Amino acid sequence: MSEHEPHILVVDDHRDIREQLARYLRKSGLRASVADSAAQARKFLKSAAVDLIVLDIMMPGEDGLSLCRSLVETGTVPVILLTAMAEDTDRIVGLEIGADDYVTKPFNPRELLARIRAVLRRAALVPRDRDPVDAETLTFAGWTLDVAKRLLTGEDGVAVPLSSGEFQLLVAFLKRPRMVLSRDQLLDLTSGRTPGVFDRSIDNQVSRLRRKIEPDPKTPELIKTVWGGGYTFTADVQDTAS
Amino acid sequence: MSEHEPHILVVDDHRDIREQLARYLRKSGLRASVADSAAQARKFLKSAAVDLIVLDIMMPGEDGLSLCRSLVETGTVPVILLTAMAEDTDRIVGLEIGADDYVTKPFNPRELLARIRAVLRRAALVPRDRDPVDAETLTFAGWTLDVAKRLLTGEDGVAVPLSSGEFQLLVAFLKRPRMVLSRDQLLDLTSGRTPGVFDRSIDNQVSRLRRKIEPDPKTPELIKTVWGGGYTFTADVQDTAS
DNA sequence: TCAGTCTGTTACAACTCATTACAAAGTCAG
DNA sequence: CTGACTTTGTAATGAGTTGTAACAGACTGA
Repeated sequence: MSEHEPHILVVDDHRDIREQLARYLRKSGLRASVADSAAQARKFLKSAAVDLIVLDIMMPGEDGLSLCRSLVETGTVPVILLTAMAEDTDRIVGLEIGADDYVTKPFNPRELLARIRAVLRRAALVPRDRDPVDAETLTFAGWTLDVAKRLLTGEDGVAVPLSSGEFQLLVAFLKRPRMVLSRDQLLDLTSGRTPGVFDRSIDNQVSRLRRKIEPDPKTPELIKTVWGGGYTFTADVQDTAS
Repeated sequence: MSEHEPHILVVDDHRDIREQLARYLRKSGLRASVADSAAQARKFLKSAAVDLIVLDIMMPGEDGLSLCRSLVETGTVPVILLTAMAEDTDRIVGLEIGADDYVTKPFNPRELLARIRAVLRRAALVPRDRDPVDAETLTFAGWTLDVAKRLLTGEDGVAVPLSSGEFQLLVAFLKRPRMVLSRDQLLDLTSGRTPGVFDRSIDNQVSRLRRKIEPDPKTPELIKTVWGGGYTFTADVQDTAS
């Protein structure tokens, strides 16, 4: 329902495989589309935003490797390759390293889903368009963040000190405005940890950060909660590399 | 992308392999350059700073082993060898020559990346002395450190004496700017000791060093604390061999 | 509406760090 | 060899940071 669910394109010439996989992905909360050939996939990609492609290698017409190669060259969409068991494996492993991952057929759909999630997670963590890491200052909603000094300054010139965790969390948000970040993603971004069972540490950091940067912490304007999804940073961010 | 990401040089005569590997490395957050022969690699190394070389053994012209041998002799850059066949003779020769690791083709790019990271981690602890002994001068943030005389001079020309421990700590930082060094690593680098149970000695040395080189020791600009991680030196360092 | 789930916040304990003080070890001139 | 001086590790203290638990309130879907 939400258009913010990741959109997966499944490309395979076997109808059964692609339909069942698409169904499984939808059942798992992802959006899924299908294409039966490289040509159809190319056409589809021109009109729709796709977050990840699951691509069979062996197909009549233009084969998967070829499509993969050109996708990787443009570098906009992560790719997971499906390879027949013994046959192409060596070729894949040795040559087609532009793909983000590969899975050998017959595959366990749960494992494939896990790999899809892993790749999406990695992709979300690596912003594609620009890399504000080098930017000296980030400004948003009247605030100015000096990245080098880890210092946040308000419009009135008052400096607000940020703890290490708060700073990293804020930078994670500023690098990805308007992107919904799950708690797991944020945890990985801020401390590289994997979440424990009951982990509310991100909630706490968000709460502490909101107290510092929100005009009225009771009604958050900058860091908004996405119920059941995570958090989003909703202000415009300017990065000025001075 | 930050120019402080590790820089990898991929040397292989097969265009597909080196280009795709380079792309994969870049996607993984590293900088990557390519060379199609030992000769081109040598040329490249003269003009660019490279942190690690991935080197194919079997190449027309001067082969990989030969290049590897001379690289190891100068001892400046770690090397990972790519061997076409998993023959024991190749492995033994490669490692005896002093390569840091080797990977057999066809290789799994993820595994290769893991090995690259491992070697870089190890290499971080072994300083690359561009100039082995004499007459090295390191400058940073207005300070000038005469390595031979162990003397630190400020912009105003005032000399600040450093104790042995302070000097070693400072050098350890200066050789690895922007790299987070744990207390254990710093302890190893400065005195070669392994940490005791409750070891705050590094904290102390850092504190003493900060008092000498930081404009305002209360808000450190040069040596920054990484909470839960260690310390980082964050200024640009120029290494002038005089 | 209502039960179940998810979130915000507080409180607290555990942990990390900076600095001071001090004692042990090392250095060096006389 | 001796005694002053320097250097350095250990301890202790206090401040700051972070994760976990707990609970109340908000949200969702039936």
